[in-house]
Amino acid sequence: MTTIKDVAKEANVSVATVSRVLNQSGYVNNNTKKRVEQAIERLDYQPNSVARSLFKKESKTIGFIVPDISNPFFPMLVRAAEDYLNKKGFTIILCNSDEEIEKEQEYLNVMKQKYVDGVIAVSNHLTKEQVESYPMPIVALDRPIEGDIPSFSVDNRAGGVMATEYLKEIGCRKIAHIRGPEQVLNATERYKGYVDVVGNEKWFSSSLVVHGEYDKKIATQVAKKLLQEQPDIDGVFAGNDMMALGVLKAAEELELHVPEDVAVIGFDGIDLTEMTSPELSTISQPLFDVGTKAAMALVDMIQGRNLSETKNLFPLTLMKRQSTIFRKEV
Amino acid sequence: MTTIKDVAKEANVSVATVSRVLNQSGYVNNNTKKRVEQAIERLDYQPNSVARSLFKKESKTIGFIVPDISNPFFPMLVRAAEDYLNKKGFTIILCNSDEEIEKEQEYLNVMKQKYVDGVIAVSNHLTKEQVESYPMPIVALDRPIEGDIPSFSVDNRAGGVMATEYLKEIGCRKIAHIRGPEQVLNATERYKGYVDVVGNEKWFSSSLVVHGEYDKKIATQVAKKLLQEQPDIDGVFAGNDMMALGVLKAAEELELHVPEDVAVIGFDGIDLTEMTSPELSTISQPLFDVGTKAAMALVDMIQGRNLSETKNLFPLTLMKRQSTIFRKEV
DNA sequence: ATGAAAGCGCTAACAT
DNA sequence: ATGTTAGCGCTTTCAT
Repeated sequence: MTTIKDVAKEANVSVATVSRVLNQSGYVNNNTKKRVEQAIERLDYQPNSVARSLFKKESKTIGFIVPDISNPFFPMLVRAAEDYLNKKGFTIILCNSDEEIEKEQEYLNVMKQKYVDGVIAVSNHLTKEQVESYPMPIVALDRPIEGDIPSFSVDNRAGGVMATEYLKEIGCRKIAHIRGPEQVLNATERYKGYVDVVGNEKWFSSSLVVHGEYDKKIATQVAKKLLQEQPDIDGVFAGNDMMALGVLKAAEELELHVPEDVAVIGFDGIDLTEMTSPELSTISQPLFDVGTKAAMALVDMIQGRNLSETKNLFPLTLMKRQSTIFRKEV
Repeated sequence: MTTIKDVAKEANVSVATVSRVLNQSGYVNNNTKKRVEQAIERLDYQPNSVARSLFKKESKTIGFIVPDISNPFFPMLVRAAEDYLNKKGFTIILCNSDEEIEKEQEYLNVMKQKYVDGVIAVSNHLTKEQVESYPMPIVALDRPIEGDIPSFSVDNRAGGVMATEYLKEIGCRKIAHIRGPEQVLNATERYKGYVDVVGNEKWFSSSLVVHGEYDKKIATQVAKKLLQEQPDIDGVFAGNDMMALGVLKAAEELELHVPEDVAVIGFDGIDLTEMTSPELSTISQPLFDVGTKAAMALVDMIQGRNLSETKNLFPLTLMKRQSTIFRKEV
């Protein structure tokens, strides 16, 4: 591999001069500049980023921690961020945490040693203290962190309200909720939104809320049980789209028609929701936008700019699709 | 950040000694070793990987080039590789190429400068020469590269045969094929497998093959047109699962029943295929295994070991699901 | 068994 | 406008 020294020799200048033209810093005569550029060309020289990182204490890479990239909710977020970051000259390190606190810590540690310039994290465990003591900026995605750590997410409670109200609106008279994991804040918020709307209904009962763990298979099981035990349930708000798919499957197995017998709505708006039959109604997050904005903010922080907002809430959209849309006409 | 120097001072030894205990290399007295370890503990010292990389010309990171992580085919591959690599102390840089040759080159370049230790690539453009002249080992995923570049994929042609024969077996008498992009080798192989089986049928005609570009929307359109123009088509082999979903949608829009009116089978076996209704029959690839094995091989190469195989073909499994399974009884 | 010192490739004072 | 040099934090000869 050719180094800056080789180029200097080839162009008959010092390494400092080469570095200057490389970084467009300081003065350098136009002719020498040309000589250097030609030398670079001839030798096909490419600066060594590791050496540069060592000196500058930055690496032009950022870390992205997700629970599991094979969960359909995350790829779009990552893709969006990568798109922007790549344009800005950054490369991204992908970390799958499985929501395990130890893995997250380990990744953060390793990345610190690699001089990552910042990290984007989807995590429930990250604390204010931890983020603040981390040498590089961190922004939170999907799940906000206490304090004024920048975060990019949606108003999950409002989304829960939106979904549940919609079910009421289309005529559902007994609405169940398949909620996400206890430890996941947004799951609890969505649940709260549901309760906000139906908590005072005469038919409401805590038996209408079951745990689906954001998992399709589990949701299928619990939904099946629920729909069997309470056949008068005519609407289900699932805490995320995967679980909504589980409900669809449960309904199918029970030979219930969606939406005629039971209307189903999910949350997140992943691509999958358009691919099922019936297509799934959902509270849609602008995932690409969320990912992009988080990346933009992180770059701003890296470059020392101040953020105008720390808590960024993105708009939710009610997508009325087949799993609810015909309900009105029943 | 505390450095090796700080530790040396704290332990009253030279940096060389600290380095020795860090790397468990060379001789070091048991007592001094203990002193150093205590100093490391006290100062909470963590070696700087960038400095180490500069010297060792390795970074403990590997690059992973995929066309688009938001395409459901890829996350599992990446996840599998990351799992293994993380265990081995590597971190992964994710690159979205969009199948664009320029982006691939750019990523390879950037990663070279970052001293990545190797790369896993899903690419149609990579040539033998390019891979051989690259300073770090590269393995190919999903799409083999000419020469003896290690690759990890499936026998797509055999899979095409398998899918098509299965459709014949269950009684389909006019089978169409929605093929993937012309430039993608595996798409052509799958197409060939289809022709192998039905090319000599009296009903066969090139009009039964249409281009779906591995895209659900496009597949929906072309499938709809095809099924309208040739209503006697009673079986469709889609070149991948996304397009098979498109076919499902097309059938629905035409009010055709799957599998009664037309049987549908896909290819790849992504998770999505179990979530649709009807569930989608498919030729399933062992994606997790493919990703893992590719990562294992890459690590072997990085560590200078010889691979026993360069062309690794993984077994395909015919998944009989609702989109074909009842066909027999018709 | 331990230390001194060179060097990985680059950047940024500081000189000239 | 250009060159000299120290130093980023580490590893590894080479001495001792």
